Amino acid sequence: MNWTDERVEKLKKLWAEGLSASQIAAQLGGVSRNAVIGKVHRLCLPGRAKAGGTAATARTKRPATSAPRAPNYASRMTATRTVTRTAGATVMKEEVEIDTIEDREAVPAGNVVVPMSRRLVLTELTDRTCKWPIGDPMKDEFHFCGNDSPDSSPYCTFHAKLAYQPSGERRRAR
DNA sequence: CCCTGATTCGC
DNA sequence: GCGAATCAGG
Repeated sequence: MNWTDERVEKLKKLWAEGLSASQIAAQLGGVSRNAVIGKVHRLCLPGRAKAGGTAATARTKRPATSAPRAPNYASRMTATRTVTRTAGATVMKEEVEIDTIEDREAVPAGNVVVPMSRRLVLTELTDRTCKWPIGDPMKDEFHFCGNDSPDSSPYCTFHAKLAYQPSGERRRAR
């Protein structure tokens, strides 16, 4: 891949937006993050304030003009409720895990019930990022969930519950 | 071990 | 000019 004017412009734009070198490399395609960093230097673009920021940090620095996120219903995907009951003279307390995924049906129409995603594009996915697709594959905004997926699962804990479920069983994921 | 940017240096 | 290898750091 060579640095066409077009690609250089995109590089400048994304770098200015605070994306990390690896993310820019992924979006451009065909180049490594090292290539991106090297190019940034050759272009004499301003470096980052402090070396070694996290991807999350870079994302946080995004302009406040970015679209508001959908409510993070996934954060209450599971919750614990303390249940008190008595057995004979013994008072027992136990933490019961409640699967609130069924709360989807209580969510006002129009709200998308999807966990806060990292909005990764295809080339940004790794072994441990959730590959649940979000959006229309034919549109620019198409991306993947990108949240951490445990144990090399292709999906995060939220989407794993939706995946591989016969449609009739989805209602009771878990 | 994951990630980050910075630097070096052979090509 | 390019970018892999390497370094230093969170």
